[in-house]
Amino acid sequence: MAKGKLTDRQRRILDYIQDFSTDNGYPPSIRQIGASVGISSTSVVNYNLNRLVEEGFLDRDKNVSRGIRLTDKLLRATGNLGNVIRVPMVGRIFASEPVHLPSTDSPMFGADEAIEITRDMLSSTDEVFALEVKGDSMIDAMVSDGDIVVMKRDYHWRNGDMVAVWLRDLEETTLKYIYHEGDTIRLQPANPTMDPIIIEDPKHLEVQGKVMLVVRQLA
Amino acid sequence: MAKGKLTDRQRRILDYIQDFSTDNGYPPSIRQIGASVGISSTSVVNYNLNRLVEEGFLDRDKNVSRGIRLTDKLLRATGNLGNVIRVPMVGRIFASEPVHLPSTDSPMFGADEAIEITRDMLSSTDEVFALEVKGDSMIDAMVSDGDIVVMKRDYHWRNGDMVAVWLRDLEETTLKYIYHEGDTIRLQPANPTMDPIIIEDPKHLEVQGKVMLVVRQLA
DNA sequence: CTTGACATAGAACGTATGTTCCGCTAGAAT
DNA sequence: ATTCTAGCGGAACATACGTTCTATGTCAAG
Repeated sequence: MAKGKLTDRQRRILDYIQDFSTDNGYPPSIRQIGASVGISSTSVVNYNLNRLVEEGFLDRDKNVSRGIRLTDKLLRATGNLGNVIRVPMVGRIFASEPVHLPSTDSPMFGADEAIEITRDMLSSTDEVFALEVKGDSMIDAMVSDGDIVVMKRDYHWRNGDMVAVWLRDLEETTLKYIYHEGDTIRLQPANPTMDPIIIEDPKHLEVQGKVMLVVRQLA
Repeated sequence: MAKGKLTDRQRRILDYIQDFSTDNGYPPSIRQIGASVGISSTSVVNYNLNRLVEEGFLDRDKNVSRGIRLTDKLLRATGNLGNVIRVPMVGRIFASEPVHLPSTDSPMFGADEAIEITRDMLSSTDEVFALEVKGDSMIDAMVSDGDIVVMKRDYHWRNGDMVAVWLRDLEETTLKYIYHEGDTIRLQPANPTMDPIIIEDPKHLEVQGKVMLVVRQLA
């Protein structure tokens, strides 16, 4: 019952509700919906609205005029709500220590500090958190003191990703582009004038997260 | 008539409308407002609503249930609207040419391309535009190929601002921290390992804008 | 063919809701 | 004191709106 397909009419209804709401600041009435979609009968509109509720696109309140509300799910899909997401600021990052990862269980949203980012800046919004860069130790990654790096807790990576790695031997954290090359791993600085690090034994490094975004606020 | 002061009741009404709307996705009815604010008579609520319209805090639609809408003015004041601003992407920036500034008269919002930024990332939202960095010529500013710089068209600057300058002699654009030092101007690269440029004659440089934000999308 | 689920249409109904009118009070203006 | 206005309360009214019921047509399953 949950995953039925939407009819064309129902899609038009959703569109209309959304347009009307953003235009007027309140949702349309059943009769207005009918008029716009070309349904003469209020009961048919009512019927379709209830179907949309079952499908999870709408919420309705009984006996309330215009008691209709687009679901978060839908608003997110159309980008009209969750266009802004709050990314928790969970700490700092510097060369001399591994990245302090937020504990998995603790709700990341409990963090009192957070930065707001528009959704289209991030290709993924799961498991993301922000760190403030302290010191100039990341300049070879073209990241300076005070920058904010948004990371995703993700130990899988693909060639060309920029990752935060903890180098066990050197005992330092660094941000590098990472590449698999045969049996070795190449860590490439973002600064093209600098030389890569070649890691013979993957055991010597620990990928702590993928860098999704770097933000530098100047003025 | 425009600038009357709001009574306490009217303020509570505005608060309630806002809270109710965000909670329910649609505005409250007149009777709901009355109940929450402690007004037994619908006509009194109606009266106050009309006063709020006169003051410019509300819009109303006649004979429409819940036909009430908070003004942009109010939404902006409470920070519930414009949290996201669209910054027009007006071009690219590279060393070999001056910054291509958007023409002052043309509405910057006509730009079809734009990036969305949360308001709290920018200290100012006037006259801001975005440029994409092409090439590696800005690495001494810790800015890499593909980065997006958000600038403000502003020829006034203060010590420590990062600005885009066109160096007439060298015929190149560069991003530097700028400082007034007596009669000369010092342009300091963001990369602390690099040396500053000292400009003896201010005529030799042209400040084209202030860098407000640098964004780098990785994944 | 029959059945049943689904979608639609029209009409009637009940009520939630905005509108309007009349009356009252307190305070400022005349 | 009188007048005028802003603000409030109550009640009646008109209607915008959601709900419900009956009827019709379609189409795939039996």
